[in-house]
Amino acid sequence: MARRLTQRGKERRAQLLAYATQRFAADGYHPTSVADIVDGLGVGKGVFYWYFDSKEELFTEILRTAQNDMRRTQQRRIEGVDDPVERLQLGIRAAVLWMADHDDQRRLFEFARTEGAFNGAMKAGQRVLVSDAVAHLKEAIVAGSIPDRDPEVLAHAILGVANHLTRVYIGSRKQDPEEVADMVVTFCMEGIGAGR
Amino acid sequence: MARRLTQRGKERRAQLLAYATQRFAADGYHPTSVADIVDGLGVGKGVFYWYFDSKEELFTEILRTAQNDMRRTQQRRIEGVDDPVERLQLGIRAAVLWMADHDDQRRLFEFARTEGAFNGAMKAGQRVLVSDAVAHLKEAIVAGSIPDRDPEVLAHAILGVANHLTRVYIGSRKQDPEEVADMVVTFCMEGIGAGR
DNA sequence: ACCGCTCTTGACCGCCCGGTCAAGGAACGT
DNA sequence: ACGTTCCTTGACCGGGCGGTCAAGAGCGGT
Repeated sequence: MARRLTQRGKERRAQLLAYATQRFAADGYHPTSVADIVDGLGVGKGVFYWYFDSKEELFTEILRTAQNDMRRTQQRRIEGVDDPVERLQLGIRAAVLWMADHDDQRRLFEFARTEGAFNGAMKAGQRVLVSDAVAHLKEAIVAGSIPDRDPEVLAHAILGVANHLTRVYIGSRKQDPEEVADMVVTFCMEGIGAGR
Repeated sequence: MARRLTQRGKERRAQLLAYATQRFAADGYHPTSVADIVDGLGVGKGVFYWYFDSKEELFTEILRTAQNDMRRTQQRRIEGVDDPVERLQLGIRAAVLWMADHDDQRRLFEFARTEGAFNGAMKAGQRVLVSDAVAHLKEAIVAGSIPDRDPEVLAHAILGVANHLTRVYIGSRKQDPEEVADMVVTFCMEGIGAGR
């Protein structure tokens, strides 16, 4: 869209993003209409189309922002740590904790993976996560901390465990995120053969 | 619906189920209209509503059938095997292989989890899978084959690995299902602490 | 030949969807 | 005070949606 926005404008835009995220997560992307969003906010329809070209653009914007935020959080948590296995653990914990704090976005990711129009962006985002993890795994293999297995497979397996356990134990039951992170780390460390 | 169907009727119904499954998997549930389905089959719209009450009912029927089919396949592959760890491995392999053979259904499962209207049925189906796995895990723990950890967590972790690796390596890349099953089993056996 | 049930047609219905736009209000620099 | 740009309104549009139904075709039993 690329419009020049005043402070007020930026706030409106953020408000639309936040409310739409919530509604999409609660009711689904397709079942939530643009009218639902603007009515829920008590504004006219034109407001929506002042800030976004389309419903689809809004959604991809939500996804983009969330992906960046998660990655940044993860990177920040890892920086300065030398041991690759420790970096892996911290990265896993950071991801689980981020998802716990952003359950709406987590659900949106799940949906986005199922729809052709958004799947591409999701795959790209995932590729980044995987390649981060792969780097740590390769280092750990070279250092002899873990057995030599295909690091990409291991990375994907870790992602599967993290996503699934988070969905079940945080998304559905309201279990303590730290404990869930422990579960994920424990299983994955064994899975990659880091158990000594 | 519960209608008395002739042989011809049963075939039509099956045809609708099969074609709708394909279209839903390819384009998504919401983007695929009832008109798309009947037009693609070259029949009138009334045909659809002769066999199903609604689009939603058709979809839940697809899910129901697929869940049952998967579970049966898994159970058949396991029966008669005594060792719980072996049963677990066979169950995992059967699940991965079934998903490889039913990629459309697998995708529909993923979508169904993201939409409130279908999430209930998905949770129920998953609970069955988990409780099967939990039974084997408990047995293995009692027998001392694996360390004593929360079997439900382990079961969910296994499910996460199986679903995710299947999606990536079979759904996207068209890798050999047997090899993917190996990956899943290897990671999960380590993850639960078997094989030492 | 006829009946009765199963199955099919496709025009039609009301609704709501995403998106547009002319008009006007609010904020601000000058 | 004025002009300009930013923002908001909400009626409106064309079209597609899920779903209905009167009419009739196909077909097996008698």
